[in-house]
Amino acid sequence: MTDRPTTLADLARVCGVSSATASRAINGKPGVRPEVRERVRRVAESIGFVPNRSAQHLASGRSSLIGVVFPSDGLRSDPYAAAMIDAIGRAAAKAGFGTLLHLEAGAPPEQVFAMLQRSGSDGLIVSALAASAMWISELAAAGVPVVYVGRPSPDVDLPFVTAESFSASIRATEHLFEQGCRTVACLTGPLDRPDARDRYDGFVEAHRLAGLPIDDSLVVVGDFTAAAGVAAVEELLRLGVDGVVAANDLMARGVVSGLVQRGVAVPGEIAVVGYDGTVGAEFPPVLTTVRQPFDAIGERAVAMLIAILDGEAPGSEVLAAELVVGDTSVRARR
Amino acid sequence: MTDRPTTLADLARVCGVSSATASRAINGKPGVRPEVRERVRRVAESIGFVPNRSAQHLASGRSSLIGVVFPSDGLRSDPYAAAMIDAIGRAAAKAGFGTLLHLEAGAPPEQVFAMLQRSGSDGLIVSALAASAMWISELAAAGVPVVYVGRPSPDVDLPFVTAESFSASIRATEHLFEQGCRTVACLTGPLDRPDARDRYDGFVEAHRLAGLPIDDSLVVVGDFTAAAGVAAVEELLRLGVDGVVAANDLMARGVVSGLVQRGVAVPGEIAVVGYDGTVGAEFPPVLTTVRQPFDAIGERAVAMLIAILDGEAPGSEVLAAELVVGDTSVRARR
DNA sequence: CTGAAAGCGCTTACAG
DNA sequence: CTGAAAGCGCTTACAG
Repeated sequence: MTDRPTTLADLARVCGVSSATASRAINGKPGVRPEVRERVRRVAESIGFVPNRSAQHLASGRSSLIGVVFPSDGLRSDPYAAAMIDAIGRAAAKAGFGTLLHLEAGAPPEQVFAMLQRSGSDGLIVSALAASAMWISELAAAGVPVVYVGRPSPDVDLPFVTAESFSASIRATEHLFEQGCRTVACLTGPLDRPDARDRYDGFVEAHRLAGLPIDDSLVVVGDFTAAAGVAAVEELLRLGVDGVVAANDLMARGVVSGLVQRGVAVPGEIAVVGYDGTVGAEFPPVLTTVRQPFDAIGERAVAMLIAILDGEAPGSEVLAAELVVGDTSVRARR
Repeated sequence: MTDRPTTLADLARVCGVSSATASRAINGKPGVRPEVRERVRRVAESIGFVPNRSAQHLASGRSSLIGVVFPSDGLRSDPYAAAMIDAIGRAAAKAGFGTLLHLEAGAPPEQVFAMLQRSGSDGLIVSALAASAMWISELAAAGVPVVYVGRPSPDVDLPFVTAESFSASIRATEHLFEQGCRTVACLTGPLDRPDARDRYDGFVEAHRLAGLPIDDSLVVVGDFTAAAGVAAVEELLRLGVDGVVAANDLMARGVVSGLVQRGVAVPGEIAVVGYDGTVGAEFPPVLTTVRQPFDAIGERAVAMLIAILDGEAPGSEVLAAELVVGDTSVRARR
């Protein structure tokens, strides 16, 4: 990377040992006298020795790189993607891995496939929102370690880590009931997405538990975009609802903005709950939302990937998500 | 990456040529008979040959990896960072480079330094918002190609690409004057940030051009966060302003939300303009804002980095930014 | 136009 | 505990 970088050989020469010993000392491998190890490390530090990752990769087969696959537009438009990538990046760094960002950017599938193969990463952490599912499965079948973040479609048989959606959605819906809402609508994500489906199911279950009838017309299907939230407003007003459970914050914010724009009081006339808990939820009116444990998800995903690299077969994990009450749902009791 | 990947040697054997020839054919280097080149490429395709990046790196000294350095919290909280990273990632991919994401995450500087050195990337694209400035300069001095995105502090003598701030800010301020605003406040970013300073200077210049006096109390210093926008509301109301030019969308949105929350009409009583043009600006009330040319910035940054790799010394670039009028500023003329 | 050979900077059995 | 040596998969002068 610089003019003439210091190599392991340089380090070994200065220390008067073989590069084999220097390598073992640096990497904490057994079979080096403690005082030698100490000296090598000190010298390495002082002459600024930095191992060449590619050489390590070539020699050991491990690149210490994790590929992260997300839909490109997601990063640009959905704070969820940014938060998730941030969390994965931190967790990876903490575990000694670099993060290779793969944005799909609507590239033809073959290119995505080639890109992922070429990347030379030890494994992939893939967003359940990524479009390359079938290519990912092919890579996994070819031996590439893969962990999903978010729940992938049922036909994808790969480990994943996601936040609780079903019970969190029950909780969110019940919260609106508790606030006195009687006619609650559900603004869902695409229902072929398992996480979106779970949130919808939770909405239904909450009604069942409360002994309330469910009117199918109260289910509005969106696509996780703010625009979908805005677009749903008209329908919601026509339905005469007094509460809305949205499948993510972006749609929830769209609904709130659209309602306020029309002079409808939130939460006075219509209460709104979102899902994600990204920073965008934090400014006025603060969204009531279900906060995903981003950092925990990132850490578990990285840990699971490392487990796979170590030959284990980790199971999927569903992490708890917390309802955080903000301004958009709390109203005076009737 | 998979069980026993096909190597250049495999490819060469199948084609009945040496690996040297196979290498040249694959990489489009001169000195290969057209029909041979064609055949090698076809076979490579059919047997699914994918060159090993690390081996290429080791042999050629080029890793085809670009390191992207951003403050970690920025990615999670500011859509600007997400949009910029997305744009850089796309541009890099288009140019055949992978993207290594380096999030500072408040790591101690030595670690950042080591991380960047270890990364093995061919060069770095660094956000002007990154905290590692002095380490970056040290790396650059050591021969690492660096291009900044956003204008770095004046003591950083490295090429950058940024969007027009000064004239865009003049334009934004004049737009408020045209809407009938008479007392316009400026909600700035940290004034030691050149881009923030330029936006502030543009605000001042617009007043000078209009022959209006400037009242220093109309300048409120923020920190680019939505919270700063919300926090500024009280002060803005006390000042009795009828217009606000914010240094980014996050603060502008904070201001708008805070004002609406207090029942102040936007833009009726107070008009607001932001800066960035991220997707967050697009839902109601749609922010009037200055749209940064993210994709162009990403493309230029990547192109400049490649130029440096080719031994050139590209100059910095300032790209045009466009005022996009939304809902938060247009009001009936007096 | 083509190939044999050296070399990039590491790691890792294999001997000792 | 330590070292000499082979090898990871490419690229690139150097000959021909």
